[in-house]
Amino acid sequence: MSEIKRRDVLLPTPAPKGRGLLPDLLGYNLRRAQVALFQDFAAATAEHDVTPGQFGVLVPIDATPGLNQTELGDAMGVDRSTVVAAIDRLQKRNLVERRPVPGDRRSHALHLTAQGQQLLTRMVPAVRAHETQFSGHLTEAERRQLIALLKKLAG
Amino acid sequence: MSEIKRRDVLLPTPAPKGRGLLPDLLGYNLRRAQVALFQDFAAATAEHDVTPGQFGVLVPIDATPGLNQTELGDAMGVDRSTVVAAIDRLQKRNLVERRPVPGDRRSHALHLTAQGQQLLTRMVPAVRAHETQFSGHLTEAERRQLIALLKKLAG
DNA sequence: TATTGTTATACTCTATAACTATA
DNA sequence: TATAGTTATAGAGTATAACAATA
Repeated sequence: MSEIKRRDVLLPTPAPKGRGLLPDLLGYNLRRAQVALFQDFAAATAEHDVTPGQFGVLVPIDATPGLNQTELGDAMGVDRSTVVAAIDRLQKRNLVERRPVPGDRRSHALHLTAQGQQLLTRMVPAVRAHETQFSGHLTEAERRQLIALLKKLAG
Repeated sequence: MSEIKRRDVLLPTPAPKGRGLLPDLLGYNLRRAQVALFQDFAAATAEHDVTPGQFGVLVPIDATPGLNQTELGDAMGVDRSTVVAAIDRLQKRNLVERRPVPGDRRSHALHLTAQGQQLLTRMVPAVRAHETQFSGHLTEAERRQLIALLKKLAG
């Protein structure tokens, strides 16, 4: 009876009432692509027990060790209060640590712990494999161009 | 003192330890673009009191009236149980209704209410304006190509 | 047996507002 | 006054597992 799979069917019939253009919106397609990718990512990295969102926190800390929570929030586009909870979770798992900043006792310098660095290192092969597998419908040139366009849009 | 804005700075310093390629991953850039777009969308449509996620539920119901909850979940890439809560919220606000399906008493046919249709109609101008504004750094050709690549990726 | 919807449960992600400590 | 972090609070979004009704 032809099972319907997620990636097969989205909007089976033409839209009525002249609103058929909405599914061609950037945000709509961006969101759908991101949801699909996150699910595949989560499945591909399940053994490491890190959500895509948590991975998205570890990466900028690894790339810019010592940044503070406000800077991390700015880099991620989320509020300072959101960062607190995210770092709490990662600190509880001993992946990230808050270090005092010599010149400013209000601020915390964020660093990956040795364990956090090891985790990221261990995850890299799975992450790369996922990247290759998930972008399987794109040529390498298309994949690069997609990333370039996304950067132009958001960064 | 040069305030740092979200769209200005992401990864201020080159990544150490040979992991600098991670920020070039598809998922990382997809997520960042989507977060930025959703926030701008939310701000641009704040008066309508609909989250980007809720908008993303209303659109496929409008495009495919009468679909059931399992089909909606498949279309959105989320679990059936997630759909229940999402529809509950929209039904409570009288934007969506569950109708009985003649041939199958297990199933609910989803439809926008008159109020839901009016809301969507009223939102369209703001949504289009947001689309134009947000993709301001892209040419129209680039915007179209980005959407084409996203469709190729996710559905 | 299989499918549709639901509930119970738990966790992540998010923001606003008010607060403390520090600058 | 302004900034960094925190807490309290609230809500959205998500999944898994178990269940009832129906097919």
